[in-house]
Amino acid sequence: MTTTSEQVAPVAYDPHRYPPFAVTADVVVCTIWNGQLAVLLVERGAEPHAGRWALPGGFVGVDEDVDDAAARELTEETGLDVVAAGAFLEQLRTFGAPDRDPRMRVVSVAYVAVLPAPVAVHAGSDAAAARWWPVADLDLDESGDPELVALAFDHAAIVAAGVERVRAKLEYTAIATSFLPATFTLSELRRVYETVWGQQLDTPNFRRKVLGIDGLLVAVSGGREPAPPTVGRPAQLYRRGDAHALHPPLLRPGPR
Amino acid sequence: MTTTSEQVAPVAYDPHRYPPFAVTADVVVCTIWNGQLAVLLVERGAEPHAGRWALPGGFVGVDEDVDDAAARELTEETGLDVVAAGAFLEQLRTFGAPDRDPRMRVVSVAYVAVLPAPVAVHAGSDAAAARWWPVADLDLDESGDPELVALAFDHAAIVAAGVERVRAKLEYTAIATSFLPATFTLSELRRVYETVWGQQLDTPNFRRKVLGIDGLLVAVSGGREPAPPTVGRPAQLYRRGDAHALHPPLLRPGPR
DNA sequence: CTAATAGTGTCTGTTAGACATTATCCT
DNA sequence: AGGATAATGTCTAACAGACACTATTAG
Repeated sequence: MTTTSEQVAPVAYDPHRYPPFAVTADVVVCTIWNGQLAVLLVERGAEPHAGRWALPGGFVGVDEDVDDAAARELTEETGLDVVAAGAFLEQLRTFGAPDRDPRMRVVSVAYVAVLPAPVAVHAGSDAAAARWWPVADLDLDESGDPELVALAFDHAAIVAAGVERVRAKLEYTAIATSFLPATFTLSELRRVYETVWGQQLDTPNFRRKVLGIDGLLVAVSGGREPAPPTVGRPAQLYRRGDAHALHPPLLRPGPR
Repeated sequence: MTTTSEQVAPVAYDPHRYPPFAVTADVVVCTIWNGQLAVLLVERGAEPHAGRWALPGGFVGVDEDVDDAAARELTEETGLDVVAAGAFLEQLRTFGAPDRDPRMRVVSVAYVAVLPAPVAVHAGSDAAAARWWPVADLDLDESGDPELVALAFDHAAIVAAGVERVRAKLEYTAIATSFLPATFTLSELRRVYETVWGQQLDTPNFRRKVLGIDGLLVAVSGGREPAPPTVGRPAQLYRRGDAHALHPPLLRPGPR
């Protein structure tokens, strides 16, 4: 009984004669927090879903590019200049079920971001609080497990899709370096892979593979400022190279 | 005009107080046509961009899931039941630049589809014509080459993204079988890869790899109905197996 | 010295590309 | 037979995982 199957454009293009859609940009912001893969969530202060945790995001402005809206929301929530911080931000997928927001028809364009460190966060205008949540503590498959945190709207599915995207992108892009500061050691890089993938990697083999990827890493001379308290042989520092795509890819150890 | 009054929108959530967005679902429909990778385009009958070729698509209904809208548009344009035909259809990306349509603010959720054969197509309500275009004949990077066909709106970028998605997905999913009928030979499957990737593959090695992928292909007994005119040794027929993801992946020959 | 972390070397089974060879149909 | 296409077999270099070993620091 959908009467809208043939949406013929009228003669005049009065915008208000079209189905009233709202478009939001919501961002799955990832970082490594307390040694765990974590995402930034805000606690909703108003109905619906008041008190539940939701993705940071908001409405896209009338004359605003959707991509720009995502960058703006990320900046508002973290106070971080996305470009300057070398953060990763890309579109994930659009969620457009008609009943995903009980108030009105809202289409959500979801994004994934990766930040180099768990920056200080502050709640936005309509949020009661904001904090990092380890993804392991979230009820992403909506099992209803009371040990896990339930998310608002369909945000569990969005977070799940974002996390899977990041896991996959570690294999064939340089996204892992976005979890780290400008310079880092190979151990730190390996720990990013291990944390996000949730499995141990062989140190020497990781080293051989990652250094064999053309243009991924550049060794930098000198130590870190300030020199961190260290035990054992001091590590070589690297910064990311020009490569965005990884040739060859660094594949997850499979079930052989 | 349609209203959402039964949605009991509170005063604060009057849809018309929000920026008026229109949302469309546009589909990059791929097939192999005359031995070339081709996409379905419709000729625009009205301004703007009258006479130019554009992606099939249309407005999403007020109570319609965006994914459903894409499937509906695909069916309207091809007369094909997406599910029954075993066609592939998935979301590509959302294009949301504020000036991409001069009439009003339109956010386009783009999809990619793969059809098993170049089915007969017919123009929709607001299209002058519809036909398959080899992607090689389209000006996807907007070079302005007069030998190539220029596309309407930002549809060149959408087609380019869709084609690249299909090329990438051949590597790690069973999407290649969506270009073929229910049963097919290994040569036909190899020709899909060669056509989409635009490079020759070694026959024996392709065979070894593709048969080594767990659950991708199932040999079927008997010949084809009706038996096609054939020269040379008759080929074994296969149908697609249960596998959607390819383990191990079938990677494009790289520049070594 | 020992503990701890960083980095190197080596062995082995698997795999990818190249290509020669055999099989089975048609005319 | 001869042409055409399908299917199999083989060789080799590169690569992956496993893991033993060396290097450099702190205390």
